[in-house]
Amino acid sequence: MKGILSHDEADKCLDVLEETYPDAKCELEHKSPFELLVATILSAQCTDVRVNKVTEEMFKKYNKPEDFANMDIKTLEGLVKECGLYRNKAKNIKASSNVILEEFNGKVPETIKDLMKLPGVGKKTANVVASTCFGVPAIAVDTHVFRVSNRIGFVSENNVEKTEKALENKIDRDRWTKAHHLFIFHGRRCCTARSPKCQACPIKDFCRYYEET
DNA sequence: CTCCCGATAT
DNA sequence: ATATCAGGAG
Repeated sequence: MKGILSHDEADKCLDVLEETYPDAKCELEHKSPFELLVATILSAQCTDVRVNKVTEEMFKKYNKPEDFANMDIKTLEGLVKECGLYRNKAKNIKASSNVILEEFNGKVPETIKDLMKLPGVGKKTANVVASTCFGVPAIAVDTHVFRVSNRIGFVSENNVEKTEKALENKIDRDRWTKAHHLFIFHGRRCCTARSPKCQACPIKDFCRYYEET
């Protein structure tokens, strides 16, 4: 039975994940910070495949804050409906577009603090945009990062806030953003929520959950 | 804590 | 049938 990984073991575990997923990166398709912001808002409780399918069509016509700020809300709801939670998401995309135009001179803010001033943007979405678009070191704890990091034993926390802090202490700052993408890739391809592929897992030697199964 | 929520995998 | 999917607000 393994316990919580030490800083050193965590580092070696990330090395293995990096070899396993050399192309780990943001999988939400986007051509600008604003497009990534919209895609990330849409990604709540929805697969990235579905989000990409919706945004590919939508961004052909609408891809700037000006396009969404005054859009008819029913029209926007129709565009994003397939992503689920569509009334909240449409309202937040429109409202955030207005705040960007009125408070941030039409440009997506670059700090986590400012990003969180946008309606519908919490810590996780702010971390994704800041780290992916603006090079701010951050570990966005989404459902995959939470499940994988706690299941393996990188950390042992019962909510996303504590998990983010614990991961920041466990991982060197210059690996934060990469680690975030590695956890997501591993969570999607191997360490899935239901019936994880433990026998084929490249980091089972590090994993306390594997010892239990 | 509950609510928002359609689409897919199991 | 139901768990899950790159969460956030009230």
